[in-house]
Amino acid sequence: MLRSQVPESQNQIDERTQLVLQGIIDSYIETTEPVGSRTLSKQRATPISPATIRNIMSDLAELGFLTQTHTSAGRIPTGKAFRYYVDSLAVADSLTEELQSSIQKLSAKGVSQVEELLSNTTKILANLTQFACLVTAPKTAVSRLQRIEFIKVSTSKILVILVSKSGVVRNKLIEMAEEISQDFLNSISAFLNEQFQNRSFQEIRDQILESMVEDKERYDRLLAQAVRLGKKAFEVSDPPELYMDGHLNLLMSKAFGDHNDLRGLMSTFERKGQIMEVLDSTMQADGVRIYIGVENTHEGLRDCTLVTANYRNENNILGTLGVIGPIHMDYQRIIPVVDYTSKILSQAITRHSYD
Amino acid sequence: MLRSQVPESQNQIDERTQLVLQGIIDSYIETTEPVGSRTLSKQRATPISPATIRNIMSDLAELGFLTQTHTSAGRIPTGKAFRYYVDSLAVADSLTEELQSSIQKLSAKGVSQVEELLSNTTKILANLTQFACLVTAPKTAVSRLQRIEFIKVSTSKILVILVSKSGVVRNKLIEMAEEISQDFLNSISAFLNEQFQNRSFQEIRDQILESMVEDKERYDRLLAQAVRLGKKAFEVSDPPELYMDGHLNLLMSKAFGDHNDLRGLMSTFERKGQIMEVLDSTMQADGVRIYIGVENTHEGLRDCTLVTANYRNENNILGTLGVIGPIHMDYQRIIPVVDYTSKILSQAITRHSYD
DNA sequence: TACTAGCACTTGATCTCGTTGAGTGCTAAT
DNA sequence: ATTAGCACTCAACGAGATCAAGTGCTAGTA
Repeated sequence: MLRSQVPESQNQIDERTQLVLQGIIDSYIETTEPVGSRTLSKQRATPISPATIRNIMSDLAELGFLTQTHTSAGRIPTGKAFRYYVDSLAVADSLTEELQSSIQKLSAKGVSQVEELLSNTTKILANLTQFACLVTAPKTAVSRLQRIEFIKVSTSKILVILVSKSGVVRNKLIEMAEEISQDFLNSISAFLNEQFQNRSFQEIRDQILESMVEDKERYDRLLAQAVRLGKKAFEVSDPPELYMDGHLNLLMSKAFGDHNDLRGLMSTFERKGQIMEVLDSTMQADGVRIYIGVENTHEGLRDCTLVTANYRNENNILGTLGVIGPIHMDYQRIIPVVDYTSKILSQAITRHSYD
Repeated sequence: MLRSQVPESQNQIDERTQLVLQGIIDSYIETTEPVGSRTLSKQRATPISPATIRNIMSDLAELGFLTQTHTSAGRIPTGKAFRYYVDSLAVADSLTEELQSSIQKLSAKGVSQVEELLSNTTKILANLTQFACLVTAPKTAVSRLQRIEFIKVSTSKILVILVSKSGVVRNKLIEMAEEISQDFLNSISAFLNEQFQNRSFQEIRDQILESMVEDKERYDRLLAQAVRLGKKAFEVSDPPELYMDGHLNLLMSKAFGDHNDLRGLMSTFERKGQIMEVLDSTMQADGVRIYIGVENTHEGLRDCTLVTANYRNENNILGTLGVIGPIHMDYQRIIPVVDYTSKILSQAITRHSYD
């Protein structure tokens, strides 16, 4: 699931150097402090004298894996170092049973609505990771129609109910110039249901437009209205549906030392649209994806790591979930957690869908 | 709308003393710094010598209106002082036109769903005040039924759509042991609509229970199922619906100096249920209510001021909105903003309701 | 040749200790 | 009753002095 080959191509790094780098990163993840040669020398995994370690460190610094805040301070791994670390990581897929059962709680009994499922997922994931956690609602474009229904709520206002196969219910108020009786609305919905059930919303959108052009000749009143209503109902005005939790965790943790760094990050969180874009852009890929620091295309995330994975039903990728945390997060722990959560959510949502 | 009489009973405060107190509070609101006698003496509103001011300050301190962080620092108004200040405030109801039109934007054209209206309200209010802002969704118990509809989404699952007069749409998935045909569901919803339209949800809940007992003799199949379904549909499992925005403003502003103070506050925000309780408990009262520091019943708000007001349609109080900010907020500004917002929201929601 | 021990050097962090300035309380004068 | 004056308090600030952790370099050793 995760690339595990070490790219030995450009950076010739021998085994011991690698060990030192690993040691530095491990220590830094644990303490968030610059790590010095002496400290590392005491570590069991690296029984090498401080002087030698210093030489190695100097090499690593030259290769761009390490920096230091000032000349007489310890070394800090760079984003490049973390990228190397993650790539060469032999992922321990083993989660403790405790973690597993925590994650499974997201579909505890009594949870019947998809919305609740997603909201539970963010809460649990935010809690386990202590980072900010995001889950996108299933993309409507690819969801397939289970039922459409119209309810007349006042003379000119009609409530549209869209139920997708994946269990997402969406309602939307539309306004019509002339009055339409509930009976007629029922005929229309019956027609649309028959016509479009099991088709993806995207298909439906396209086809409604088509039929408007094609079927001009056999234009009866029902069809005409059905097309007009349907068009309004399926119009792309989906709000960016995003479940989010735990962004306060980031503020609380001292992982982000300077609170000014966070100002930008937090205002990013307030623009849900931007976050959606970022998550959507990762959705083509498979498995767990990791974007470290500058690898993030979005400005506001340059000081963070984003870890994402998709969730899906049998047929389609439905959406994405992810966590945002500091660059020096505990990848060994976070990656399997995100991976497992995406799988459990996939299972749960498949079970809840109306197929 | 706001108590304006000065309680001269227990604390005998002459006019000049009052002036000094006013000056201290005004200055403190502006600068958030302890204010000294010298500074105040320079102020145009209080052309009194520092020494005299010191004496007055000493009196005020004894009465519990002022404290100081250390012996040689300036004075800081206490919660009691702010309470006095607010009570004797001649409220300037005048809002700048700019503010007024900002607030009116909450019901900009294109906003047709109540949910959007409420969400806009929190955003605008949070933006204008730069504090945390809360709006509760209309209480379902008092809302009156506009339409109920059942949609069969799979063999055992039925989607219930509840539309209230105030424009709130709620959907809920219920599971039935035996299968019910859509036709039969339609008969049931027709029956329930006829029976219960315009009645409050609370009434409906009560009456459904009643009818179960009363009408045992003329128990036909329709009625039996209608009662069972209706019961499930109206069951009190409303999630605490709360719109919230701008809690990050509090973190950013230096109004709350110590970030540790905020830890408690932020975790309060994460427990939406608690916030709901607080807001609901203020709902009986009328007009703008202000809870300063220790006046808050809820632990987590002891270092804040809560300013709330209701919104309503012609018939009922529907819900509450409010802002949470530092004790030393600019009341002269905040109070009218909250007041006006509640009125505009009331208007907007009345206009959107289906009466 | 590869590693290590030792040493001089760098530098942020911490502590101490005056100095400063805004503020108070009290007393005496108006 | 108000104010001017004065002694006193105390956080904040800055300048050194000291410390500790770390580096780079050189020379010695297996």
